[in-house]
Amino acid sequence: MARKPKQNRSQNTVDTIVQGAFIALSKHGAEGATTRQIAECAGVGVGSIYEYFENKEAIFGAMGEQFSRELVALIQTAAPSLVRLSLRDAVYELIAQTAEFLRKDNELYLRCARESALMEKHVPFGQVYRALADLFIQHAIKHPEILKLNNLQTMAYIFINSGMATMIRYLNHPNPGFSFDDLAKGLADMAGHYVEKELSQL
Amino acid sequence: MARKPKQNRSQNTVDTIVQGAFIALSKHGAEGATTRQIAECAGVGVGSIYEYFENKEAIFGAMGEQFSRELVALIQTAAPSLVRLSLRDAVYELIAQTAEFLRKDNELYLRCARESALMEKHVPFGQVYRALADLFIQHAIKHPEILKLNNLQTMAYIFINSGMATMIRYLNHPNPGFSFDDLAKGLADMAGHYVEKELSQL
DNA sequence: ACGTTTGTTCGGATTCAATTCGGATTTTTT
DNA sequence: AAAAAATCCGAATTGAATCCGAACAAACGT
Repeated sequence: MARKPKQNRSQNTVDTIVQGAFIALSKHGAEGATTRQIAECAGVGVGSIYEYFENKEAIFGAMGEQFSRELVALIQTAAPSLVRLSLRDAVYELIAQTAEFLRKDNELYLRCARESALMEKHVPFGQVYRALADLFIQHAIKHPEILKLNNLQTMAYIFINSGMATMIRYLNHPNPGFSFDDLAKGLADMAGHYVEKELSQL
Repeated sequence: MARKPKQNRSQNTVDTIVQGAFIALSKHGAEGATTRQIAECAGVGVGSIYEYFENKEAIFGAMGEQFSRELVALIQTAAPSLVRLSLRDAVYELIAQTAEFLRKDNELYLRCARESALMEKHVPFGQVYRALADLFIQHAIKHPEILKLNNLQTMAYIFINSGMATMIRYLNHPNPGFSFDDLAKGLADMAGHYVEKELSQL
């Protein structure tokens, strides 16, 4: 009945279960994500799951939290060096690093993201968007000319959403017509050109 | 066991079930989309569902098909007039019409799209992207300067994905900082500026 | 018009995964 | 080391998805 873990070993069990859920999902797809499979991958009994999770949804929630937390950490770690680059280069670099993140651990996260029906709902993307928005602002402070744009908020929203969504979609269903790197360059150019064009018109 | 409907009334039942599924999903959310709820909303017995659908997934598949079909039809209908506009205006107009489409029938489709966990997986977006890619090409034929872009395919992919994803996200979680119309203008400008800037560099 | 065959509908019976429960086992406390 | 608390577990329960065979309706041959 969803107690709070008090001892070390139980906190460890919680982590084990979440990790097991990632593995079960990436290995056996959505069908493989039954409570029994998850318990098996985690090496615990089914009952143990319900000691710490209200229900199966809650496990996906915890997975989403972990994913989001790590992605935010990635962004915040990269921020200090990104803000020194041009907008175009910063976007390109950020996309490259995010792709690497999604592919680590034998594409664990990417495989799970592929079951987007299960994951997307549970990832608190809001936190990620907030981290990206912060990064955008920090970047703008170092490049004050960008602050002259009059619809900054809208365009930040568009850049961030476009980048995330397009990247995830490509990684899930690669388009043979062009490479991921082409895509990253295209997104970087799109943001870069927009800003340059808009500024030149002021 | 998923037979093919031979008589008129049974084809009618199929349509009724799909329509019922849309209603059940939009009315009662993901939890309300049980086979019994769907059957009730459709006004048929539960068993009837399995005469024409392999399983519940298949219903969602049919919903996705219908959604995709209508959206493609919308695009193709709008195409002749869109190709005569500038790229910027065409993007803006297309987004406006798509939003209207999503909102018709008391937001039936939008409500369902909100349960994206269920829908997204089953909408054959490939068909929509193909229709949009066609539109893009037709537009380019009328505006041949665009054909000079060297990474046309990549940029079309980016424009299309960015637009769709950003629009759906905004409609689902409107951002109070700016209006939908601001968003549409932003997306239109993004595509427009990119093309102008890129062309001016050649 | 009527019996036969084929198509359709239905809701109770079955199956299978999620969740519960009560006791076994391990750790902490006294 | 005994008692208490925390943790772990898997057999039993529950409820939704799916199956199935009887009942009903349409089409068809005579």
